[in-house]
Amino acid sequence: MTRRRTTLKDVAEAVGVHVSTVSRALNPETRHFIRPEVAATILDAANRLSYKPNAAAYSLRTKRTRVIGVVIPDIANPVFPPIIRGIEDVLSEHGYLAMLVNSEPRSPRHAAAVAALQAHGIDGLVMASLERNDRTIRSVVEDGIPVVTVNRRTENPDVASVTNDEGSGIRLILEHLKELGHSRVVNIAGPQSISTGKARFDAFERHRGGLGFDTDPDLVIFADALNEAEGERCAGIALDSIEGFSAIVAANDQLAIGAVSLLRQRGVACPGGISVTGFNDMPMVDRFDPPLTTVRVQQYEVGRRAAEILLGLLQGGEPTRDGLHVVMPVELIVRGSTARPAGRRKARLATGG
Amino acid sequence: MTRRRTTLKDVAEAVGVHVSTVSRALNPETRHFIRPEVAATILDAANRLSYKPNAAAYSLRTKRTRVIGVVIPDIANPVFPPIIRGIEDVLSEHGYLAMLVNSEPRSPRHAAAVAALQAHGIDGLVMASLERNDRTIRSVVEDGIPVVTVNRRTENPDVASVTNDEGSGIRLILEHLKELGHSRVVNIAGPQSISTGKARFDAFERHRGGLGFDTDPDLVIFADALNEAEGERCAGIALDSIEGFSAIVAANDQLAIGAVSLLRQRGVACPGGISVTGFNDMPMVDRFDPPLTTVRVQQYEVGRRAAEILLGLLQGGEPTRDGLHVVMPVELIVRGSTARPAGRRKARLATGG
DNA sequence: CTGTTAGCGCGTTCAC
DNA sequence: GTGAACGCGCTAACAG
Repeated sequence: MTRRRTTLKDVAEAVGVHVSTVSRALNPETRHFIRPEVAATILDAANRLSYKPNAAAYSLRTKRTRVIGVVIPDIANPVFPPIIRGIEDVLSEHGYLAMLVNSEPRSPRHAAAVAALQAHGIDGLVMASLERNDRTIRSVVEDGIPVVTVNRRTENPDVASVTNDEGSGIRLILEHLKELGHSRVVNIAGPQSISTGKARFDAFERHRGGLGFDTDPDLVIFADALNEAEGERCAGIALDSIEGFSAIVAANDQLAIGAVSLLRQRGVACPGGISVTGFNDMPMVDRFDPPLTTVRVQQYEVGRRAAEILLGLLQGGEPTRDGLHVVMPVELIVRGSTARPAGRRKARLATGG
Repeated sequence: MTRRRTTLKDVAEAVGVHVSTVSRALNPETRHFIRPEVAATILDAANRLSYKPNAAAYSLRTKRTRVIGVVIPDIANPVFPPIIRGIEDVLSEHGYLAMLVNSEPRSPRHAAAVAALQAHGIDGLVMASLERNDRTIRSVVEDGIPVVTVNRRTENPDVASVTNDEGSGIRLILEHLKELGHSRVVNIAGPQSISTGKARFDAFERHRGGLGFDTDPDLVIFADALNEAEGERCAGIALDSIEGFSAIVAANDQLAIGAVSLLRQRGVACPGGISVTGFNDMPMVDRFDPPLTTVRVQQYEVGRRAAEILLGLLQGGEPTRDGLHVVMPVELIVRGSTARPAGRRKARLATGG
């Protein structure tokens, strides 16, 4: 039986007052207009009839849905769940619900997915799925809907963001490799259309010279996507066409895992033969073989901050200026996938070829 | 500028027809009522003004939101993302949106989370987060909202479900261990309040005798949760108090990973000293050290089926009877965490103590 | 085929 | 303090 849900009117009739009186009594903001005893009776009746406000009517009237859209490129990527939890935790504390949608920036469904969110009516949007010059976001911003990007950011400085300190992360990695004695390292860089890909690649370029690494441009290989298959492919190219390197700095953990996997297939030990580093410190990478040396980002906290900024935008209206772009600190996590280079035989040979 | 969104009325005025004509022209179901040329003009104008239907008004009028609630116990658990994708893929094909919420069955927030979904108005619910005698689901069912459970099921046979063939999975595992020569295996069973925990434990009990394994009841240890920490704890208990076993059958992959981890801490080789098996074949377990022998469930497909059943319920209204409970076939995946038992020294000793 | 009318449930004026 | 009236944007009945 699909029983009709009890409405304000039902409660009003039960108590013997007018609908608007019930409305006021139920709203904490306007409750003080109502005589306490009446308010109590109303609250009691509402409870007894298990009254649940009708969100559709509320939205239609107030233009607010209390729903925040969250767009993630790939929920199967272990980096995102902690971020999502962070977002959800903050939102639910404030009576908001998260509407989660998977969709990669380039996919045909992407615009449709965001449009579906807009059509459904969302008060704000958290975007993890975007490219540097994203067009989809524009349509949302133009509708006057507050947007915060997480992990990545747009070139548009007006769009709020919470990102990680990519530059420091790459520097920490390089310093670590330097200390171990490496001098010739390959970079499997991410797609340059994505802010993290570009930021990490830029940092690699910026720091490797200063730290005394070989600055050969051929040491950089660009991945077309941030997944394991691309990691394998790029590592294969490195093995086939680059001489004398002793370490691979991958733009993220998935690329790194792919690289490790390929090394094993080719019979190259890691870290014995070649060291590999990742970025993100995804859950579980500490249990891999070998456990991955990587950069830890504060995933959960990133999610929380993004949600907090969005709530601020929702309330204040005025962007809190310097709070618009938050950059979270990162931390180097040294595990088993990095070690001293083995003898450096190949490196010597390389100078000859 | 928060520009007012264009409404049916705006389009109507632009074209010079009545609102309801526009409404009919825009709805594919009723478009045939309208003269084609007029319909074309309307569609064109709607497009030009970038008209987006107001979901709140639609819902208020039709009592349907085109939103499906999806409740997951832990989005960080890699088992769920593929399921979620399956659900989303099917839903979006049919114009529905998924509203995802994390919440564990026992947590204080659980009832609140489900209530929030109900309050927001959902047309249906997919629940992965539930116990066998779940109370939260009742309230949803009583509201007349169709519910399908995934992975787990309720004791209530009226609630549709899509689950995996737990019994066969455990049997395949035991047969595999038998073939390797094991005869005394420990079961780290999941919480019996959850259907999968009970089904897998029951299957273990049912099959181990028939296959010639020791049927000592002390060989079963019950975990309080399905996570790695519990896996470690239970494996520790096994090592400390059970003599002569050569393998551990864990109720799921996370427990298995925890068990492997503890074995390593205690200096016991896996699979050299003790074999370990999981259940689910989570992403990445093939990259662990050692790669996990486990039972593969069709996560993505499970999600799809659940969504399809829900859509059926939404349309037909009548539960399609035998389609109410779907059990998906499973597959044994043999990897590196299982091997022949080593010598069976301890097993002999055990008979003496 | 198209216009008219009514009302979904709620918040918000404005009166009293 | 409380009631009355209105309208948010849309669809569904009923006319024509």
